[in-house]
Amino acid sequence: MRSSHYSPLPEETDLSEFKFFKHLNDTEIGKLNYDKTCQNYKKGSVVYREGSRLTGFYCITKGILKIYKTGIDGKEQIIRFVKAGDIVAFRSLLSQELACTTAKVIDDAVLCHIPYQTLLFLLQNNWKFSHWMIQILCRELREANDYITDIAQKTVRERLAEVLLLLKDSFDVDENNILNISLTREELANMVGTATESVIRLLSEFKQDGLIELKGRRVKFLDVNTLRRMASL
Amino acid sequence: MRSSHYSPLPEETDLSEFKFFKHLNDTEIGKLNYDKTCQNYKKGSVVYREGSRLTGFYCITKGILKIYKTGIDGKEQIIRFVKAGDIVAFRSLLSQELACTTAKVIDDAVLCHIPYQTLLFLLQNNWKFSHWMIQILCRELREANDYITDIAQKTVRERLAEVLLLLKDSFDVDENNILNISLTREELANMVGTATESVIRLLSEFKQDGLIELKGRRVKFLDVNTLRRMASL
DNA sequence: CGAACTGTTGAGAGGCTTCAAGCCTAGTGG
DNA sequence: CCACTAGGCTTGAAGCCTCTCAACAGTTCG
Repeated sequence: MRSSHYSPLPEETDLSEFKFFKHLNDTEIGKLNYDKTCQNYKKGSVVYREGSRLTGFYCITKGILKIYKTGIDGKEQIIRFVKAGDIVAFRSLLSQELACTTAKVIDDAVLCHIPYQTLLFLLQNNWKFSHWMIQILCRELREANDYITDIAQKTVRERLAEVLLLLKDSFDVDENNILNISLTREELANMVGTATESVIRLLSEFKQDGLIELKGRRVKFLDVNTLRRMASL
Repeated sequence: MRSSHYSPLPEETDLSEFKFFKHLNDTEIGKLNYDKTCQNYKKGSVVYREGSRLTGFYCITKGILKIYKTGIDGKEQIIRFVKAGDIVAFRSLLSQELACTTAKVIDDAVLCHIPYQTLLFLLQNNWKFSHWMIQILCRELREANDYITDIAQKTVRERLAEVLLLLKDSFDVDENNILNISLTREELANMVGTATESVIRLLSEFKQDGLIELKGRRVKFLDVNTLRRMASL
């Protein structure tokens, strides 16, 4: 179940709209398109695994992946979810370390692989691009620091509320206020850093308190303000 | 108590040994020295505060600082301790955000301030240097991700053991195996993300188990291997 | 239809926090 | 030089939050 046998459609592999590449000129975008290799990935397939050597980074043009680390006795800690328009694997690539996370597809995806050398060439020859890269890294580092403070000081209840709001920001809601990403209770737990049962109990508390509505994996937001207060944001 | 009135001695402000600057040539090091402003800071003084606008970054040539965020109801979460040879504040500076941490001196220090423009100039004109910068950021990002997994999945006991080992790595021990940094119980707690009383209880457990010896704030390592096992490393 | 996975609920245990009280130590001022 | 004070350190008790284990219902998919 590594990937489908059919190549993605050309319109599914357009990189020019990626914010990440906003400082590249047409020639550079051309080089990118020439060097890229795009592929379909079915739900459940692993794009790269913790400890593996990376040959390039990936641009997501369709679908959703989860990025996680494997902790004590195999329990996975989800670092983040990524979607179309996001970039993955550049961190380990640029520090020339082995991948420290695993990327698994949770919604059928199309990914474009860009070789390390291409990235290095662009960074070296386009100051605006490398400056942008630096800024992105710095911002991610702040987010990581924020998250450390959160997870160290907040209760599980606060963290769950926060994760729900975070997902709302990243994946948005549809016209009925229903979250546009469908996660198992276990995945939520692995993001919050708690037990599945705790997530279940807290979600039904949130429901009883009229903060959310639940239909299977669908989460509908009813009272975002109280949720925000509950997350101590 | 912002700083002493005396200027630091010239030999206390040498930047050429900083690993961070290893890719700069003599001219560039010269520019650095020309642009820098060095100052003594007494224990307890704050170098920059969360939410403030930064005008440059700091090179620590002497002393120790703690870098922390202020979380729920004022509880501080220590992100890391830094010492001579380390650089601080470049993260917020480069992403052009307000400082997201506070830096407080816990051992009399000498710091050199380098203006933002100088950093930007060096990054823009020296690809090796900006590549090195990118690699440093990527490595820190991995460390932050590792720490998130730790803190989310480990017990307080495991985290305390890990923090002790981490301090041992960063600050080393003297000839008697005594840790070269002196922290209050509260500071340890703020690093682990727990209550002061919990740290006290666990430290005396470690002592009873023959892992460490305690004399006030001095921590002596007796059995690093068991400590490592205890930290699940 | 059955197997495997996901979700739910209950009970019990234990880790950690909080509050409260007292001790110790270093530094200050008379 | 000593008493005093403030801040750090320690210990105990109580209680809550969260985890774990276990049993079972519901769902999905071959």
